Amino acid sequence: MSDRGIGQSPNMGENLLFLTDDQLRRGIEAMFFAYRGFTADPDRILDEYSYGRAHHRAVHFINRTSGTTVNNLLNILGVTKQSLNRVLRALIEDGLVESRVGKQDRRERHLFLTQSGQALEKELSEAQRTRMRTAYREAGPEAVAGFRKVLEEIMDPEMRRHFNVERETS
Amino acid sequence: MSDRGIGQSPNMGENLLFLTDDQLRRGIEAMFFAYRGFTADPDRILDEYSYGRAHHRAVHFINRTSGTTVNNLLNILGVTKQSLNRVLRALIEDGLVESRVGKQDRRERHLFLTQSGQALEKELSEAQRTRMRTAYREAGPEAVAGFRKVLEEIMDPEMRRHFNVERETS
DNA sequence: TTGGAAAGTCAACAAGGCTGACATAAACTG
DNA sequence: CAGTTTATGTCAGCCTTGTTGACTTTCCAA
Repeated sequence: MSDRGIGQSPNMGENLLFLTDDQLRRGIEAMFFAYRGFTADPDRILDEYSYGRAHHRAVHFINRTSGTTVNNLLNILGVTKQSLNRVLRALIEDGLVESRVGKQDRRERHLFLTQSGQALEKELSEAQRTRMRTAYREAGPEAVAGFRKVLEEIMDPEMRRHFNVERETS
Repeated sequence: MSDRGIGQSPNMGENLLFLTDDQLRRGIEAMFFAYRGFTADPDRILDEYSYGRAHHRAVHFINRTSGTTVNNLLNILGVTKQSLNRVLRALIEDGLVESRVGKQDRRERHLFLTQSGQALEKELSEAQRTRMRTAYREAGPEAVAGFRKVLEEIMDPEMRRHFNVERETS
């Protein structure tokens, strides 16, 4: 069907067979199907609490970067403040997230998980980690290294920055 | 913070360091950030046509499995028929998809991309493949093998079935 | 001929994106 | 100090894409 774009020779110096359109299509579909599995377990839990994926993401990153500001979270999540605010308001009202006025800059709000917030985070991340752990174990350490390497290459450079940020506990 | 759940010994017989909670968290975030990059290029193109990701998915799988029935597509995509139908109706009205009554079973509709449908599919998949190709090339064939292996393990078993179905051109 | 499967449709609803406009408080700057 | 900028929050309205439930038409198969 479509041309390969890397020449026709059936066996070039380097073996580039892993770059054929069909291999790429397989990778694309793998991402699609795997992402569904990746979110399936947390989704089931979130349903019980009448929360959605957006809440999960907020809770995850507030846990990872405790004390983060709203603006920082906005950059990580890549949504509008109105969208994030809707989620954050629910989490704060429900007592899962605490918002503290900044000490140096009193315009900023720093976000923390409360005890119940931490409990939910643990429930969600345990479920997700369990699936990942099984997958990692089945695939083995070398596959995992490749997995992470390719995913990092797929990211937008700006996201790669967030990905590689040290876990702050400011 | 959270316990490892696999013991404390800093170096066990097998090296299981790749299964620590922190490594798993890194994998989880890699999936999150990478999926954003993965969809970013097609999303930009879809915007121009006033379509969304749902249309992309339909077009992709109709292209992959030309002549597929609605029911089969429903199983692959994992959405309700009402949800799929909305998308399919738009694509058919816009002349990107053709729906033909089945020959053996006249209740079934078989779905095909028209010429314009194929053109859109190519535009979308070229953009997505370009990113994947770059990522693959940077990461190298071994990393790619690991990438695919882990993704396949993350999938639900039923999705893995769809993933491994041969490309039919019925 | 009758039951059930495949498909399509209508209606209503929810989550979670978005834009635009506006408000407030606090920091910064000339 | 006055004016501007930044961080946050909020209201209103819109869109896409998912959901459930009810109902119809067509048609295969027992």
